[in-house]
Amino acid sequence: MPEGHTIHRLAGELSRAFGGRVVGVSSPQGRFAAGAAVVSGSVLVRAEAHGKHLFIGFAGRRWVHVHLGLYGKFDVVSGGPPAGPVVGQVRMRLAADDAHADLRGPTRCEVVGDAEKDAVAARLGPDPLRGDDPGRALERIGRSRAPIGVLLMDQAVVAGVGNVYRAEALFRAGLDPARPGASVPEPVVRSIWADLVGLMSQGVRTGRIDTVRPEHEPEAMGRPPRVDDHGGEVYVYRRNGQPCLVCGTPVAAGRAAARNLFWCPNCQH
DNA sequence: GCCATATGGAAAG
DNA sequence: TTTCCCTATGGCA
Repeated sequence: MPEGHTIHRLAGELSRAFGGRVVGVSSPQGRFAAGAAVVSGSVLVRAEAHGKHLFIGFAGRRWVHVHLGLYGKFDVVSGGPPAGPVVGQVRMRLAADDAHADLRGPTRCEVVGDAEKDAVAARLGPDPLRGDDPGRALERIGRSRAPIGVLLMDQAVVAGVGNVYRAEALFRAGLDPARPGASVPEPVVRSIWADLVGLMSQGVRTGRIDTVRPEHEPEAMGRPPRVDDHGGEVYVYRRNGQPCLVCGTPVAAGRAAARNLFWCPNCQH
């Protein structure tokens, strides 16, 4: 599901599966029919990710701009498209001889040109997964009274961080999400950036979010392994009420900027 | 069947 | 700050 690592991973999958090939583009659901017709039958050059935005580049300098939103999915499957009825609401289907990909529930799926693509990228902050310099993010955070937990999720500050990485990076840094950005020493913000680069890069490789250090794995702590319904091992995300993996204090939950927020009130200050 | 929920973001008020 | 959009899923009548 869609934080920046998912989108960067998708860009790689799409580039490998379809890059350099003529691709059929359709909209079984119909809502992207006009856009699909524009690019269908042209060569898919490559796909790029900027934060949580995916751009699928076709010959002729046209891009399909996709944003998965909260529950969009984009499944890339080897083998041509299956015969028979399409299952569910497929906004866009990419099809080649040996691969197909189905997009469902995106918040955005549109054909754009270079200028619109550049405009989207320009309003994003540096992206830990693009090797960007964090300078602009450090400045924004360093002079902001907004909570660090809100700033990390602001795509204009840091691109690609979502609710899971936000919660986990702050836990790993021992920082209370409510701390004003300006109160966090710059070296600490730098270390959070470096941590995000490592965590999110691993997420691209594995396709899941794992943030628990080996010494805190349940097995290492003498507890039974934990079954996690979103597929990764995390310290605090959606573990409210359960004991902190480090100190045992119940994990707290709240809302910040209309999103769920989780933290350990004992470990994070 | 109905309702709540979800790793997001933009628009409306 | 609230509302709305996009889709699938699991819990509960």
